[in-house]
Amino acid sequence: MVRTPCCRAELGLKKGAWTPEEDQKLTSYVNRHGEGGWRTLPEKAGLKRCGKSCRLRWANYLRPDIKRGEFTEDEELSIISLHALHGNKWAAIARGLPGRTDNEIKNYWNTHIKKRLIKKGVDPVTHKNISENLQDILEKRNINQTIITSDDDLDHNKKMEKSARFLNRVANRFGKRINQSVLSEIIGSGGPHATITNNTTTITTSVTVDSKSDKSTSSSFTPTSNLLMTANGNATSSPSTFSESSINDRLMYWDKEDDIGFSTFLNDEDFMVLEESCVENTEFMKELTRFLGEDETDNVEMMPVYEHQDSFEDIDNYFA
DNA sequence: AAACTAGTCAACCGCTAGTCA
DNA sequence: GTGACTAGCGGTTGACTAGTT
Repeated sequence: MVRTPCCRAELGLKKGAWTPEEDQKLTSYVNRHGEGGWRTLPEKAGLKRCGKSCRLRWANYLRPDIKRGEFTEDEELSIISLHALHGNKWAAIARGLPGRTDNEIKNYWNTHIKKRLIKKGVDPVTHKNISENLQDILEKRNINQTIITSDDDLDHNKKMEKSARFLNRVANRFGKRINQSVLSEIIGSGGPHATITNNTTTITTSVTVDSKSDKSTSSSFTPTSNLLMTANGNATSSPSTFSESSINDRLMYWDKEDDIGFSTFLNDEDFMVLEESCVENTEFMKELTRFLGEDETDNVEMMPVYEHQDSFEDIDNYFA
């Protein structure tokens, strides 16, 4: 079926902000003839707009029952609870708030409520506490680790190494926007907090962040943990800085004795702090979360991390 | 004072579902 | 069953504004 375009520029239809004159024409027409018939309305009302634009203008701005101004606390609470129920079904949410439009609620959600929820540690998608979400993932991961048989270990280690290598690159690529003072706190306050129980070897972790282009307040930071390793795998004499890394650095979060990935380097609490500090770095956080959850999880359609190469080009393609 | 950045929100776009001939 | 059309929805864009450098 060929759809006729709604707004045809070649017909000289106007786009953009509405003028008071246009508003007046639309309002008086709808008041006289009622809503509906949007396709033919513009011509009848003497407007050089497409019907869709007229409907939207009426529904979101000119309708007499529209309530304008700040959202009240009650309205905000209603939006949150309705969002928990309906998700991003803005029209459904709007039906629960007389006088408010779906567009207005959607904008208010994206610019105010979402940020506030994240600040409070609540996931705006699931409405769960972020720590609960993480706990679910970590628990799943721990269960998965316990069911790995010794026959699988070699293969698993290879995958983990590739995963860690990939994540290292990802972290170098995207992690530079992490608030590094927070990361420094985590690393410096006692190093890794491994939760893996299938191996008793001491955990050591290499951490490097390229901070050359970091715009945060700290351009480099000093870890205090003596568990850190240099790029060649030797333990450093702390303190050392994280500002010297390059794309040729070895793994960022990998321990070659215990195939520890990025996630096991942080305990839940620290992970939350890290997550809070870089909530706007969604791609990086998504990748982290994916890495935590996907290894042996069923129903994951995306290509596993360990199947990716570790060049920047491949990483960019992966995120494209 | 000018340039830049970030936040806000009205309007647009692409798509789907429903209706009717 | 098919095609044309309308209404409505959710995601995205871009103009505008306020704040910051």
